[in-house]
Amino acid sequence: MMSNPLINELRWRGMLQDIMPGTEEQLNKEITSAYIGFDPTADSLHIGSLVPILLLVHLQKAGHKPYALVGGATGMVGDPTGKSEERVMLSNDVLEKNQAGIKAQLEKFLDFDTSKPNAAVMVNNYDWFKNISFLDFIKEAGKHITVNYMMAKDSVKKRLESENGMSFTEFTYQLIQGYDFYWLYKNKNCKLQMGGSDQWGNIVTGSELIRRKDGGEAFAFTCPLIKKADGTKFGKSEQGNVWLDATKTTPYQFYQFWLNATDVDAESWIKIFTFLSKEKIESLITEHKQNPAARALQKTLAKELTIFVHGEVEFNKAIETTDKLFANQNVPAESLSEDDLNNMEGIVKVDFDAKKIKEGIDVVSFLAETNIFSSKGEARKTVQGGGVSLNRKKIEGIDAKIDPSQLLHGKYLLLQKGKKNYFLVTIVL
RNA sequence: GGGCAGUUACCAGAGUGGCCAAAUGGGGCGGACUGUAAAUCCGCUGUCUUUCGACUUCGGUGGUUCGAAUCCACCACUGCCCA
Repeated sequence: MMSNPLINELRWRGMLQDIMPGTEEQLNKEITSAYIGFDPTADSLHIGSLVPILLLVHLQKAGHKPYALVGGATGMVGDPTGKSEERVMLSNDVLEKNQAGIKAQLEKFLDFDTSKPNAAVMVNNYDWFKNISFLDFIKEAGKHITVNYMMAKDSVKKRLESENGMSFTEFTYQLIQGYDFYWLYKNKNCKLQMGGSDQWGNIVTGSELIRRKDGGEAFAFTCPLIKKADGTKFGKSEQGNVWLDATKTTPYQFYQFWLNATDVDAESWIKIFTFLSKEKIESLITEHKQNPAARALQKTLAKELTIFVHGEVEFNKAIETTDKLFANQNVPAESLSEDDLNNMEGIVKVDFDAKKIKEGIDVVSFLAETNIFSSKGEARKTVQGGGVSLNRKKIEGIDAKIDPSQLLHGKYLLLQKGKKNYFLVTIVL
């Protein structure tokens, strides 16, 4: 078998799961157009979508032409893959808004400069599906794929066995996605589809459709799904999804997410999520093993990604905040200057009424009223469990009071919920 | 259209008249240890309340009962089988 530099690159990075025979030959033969679909389930991509983005970036770097497909049509249907029940349908308005948001983000990562032969292109499958009638579709696409074939797919099989069943709409999904591939093949000369390994079934249906309908040859490869070593879901932090949008997940929070990777995860993630060379990564791994406490892997991973997604300026701010909060943890909070506190970017900031502080307020009410905790009960329980610190000193009991003497520089309070979640409360008149 | 099964907290899943705010597991959150790891151990996990306790919850609505997640009726939804 012929080997191809792009595929070799992805292989050592652990980004290759399945690959169709002939894919490498195709990539060697010519500048190849390839696509990945993105689901418009939210108005921002989250770090789960980073892997497909990176596949496209690697592809473009290797000289091939990336197509990012936003699933305006498929988003209406809902992919049954990996889900035990049907997903809630999104309204058209929401879909439209989400598509716009995703498009804006993708533009940051790929080169859309049309003067280049391998400029990235964005397409929306709604554009070709909106004018296809149901009858046309079953004639054009449905004719060529048997139900037996579709039912043999794992995603379908699982759902047929589950007690929730599966609607016809969802059953159709693989055919719709398959038709995307066919359409892109026919109209954009797109011969390769990539995706997460859970998409393999859908992807194969597409290349099968191309073969049966047109006698054409189309290729595919997939990337393993990112999992954490402990098997829990990747991409969640304490506050939920980790988004690429800085207004949803601040660069500081984003940086922290990667910095908190476990050793095992950091080792595999740094290969997948950064563009560092094999030699560089291997030396980092060695370095990390010699002195794990320095967390060279996590720091590099977090740095590379924060710069990739948010840029160098935001990365520096994130580092700055991180240093203030974590570098000298035993130093009293009082040693932080007003500038330090005021310029802390990315942590959660809350305003609070000065009058209530003057009067003296009990911690529990304070924590609930600042929305640091969603209820007094929760605040109380966490304080009782020793989980809340004020100005780096653990709050000893629920009868503690907040009063003006505790204010830093007369107007700030630094709260910690747990060890890592900081809140800066600013007192306002 | 017919028959059967089901609907319990974030999820899975026990509970079939009072001892039920509801077992257990997972997840989540917090603590100890540590390196802002891992593993382990501990605590919390309906709302309000310092405690006592109060209040709202087991698909929905009504009913039986001193008392219902548990019994009855109707409705809704879901799955399976038959047509």
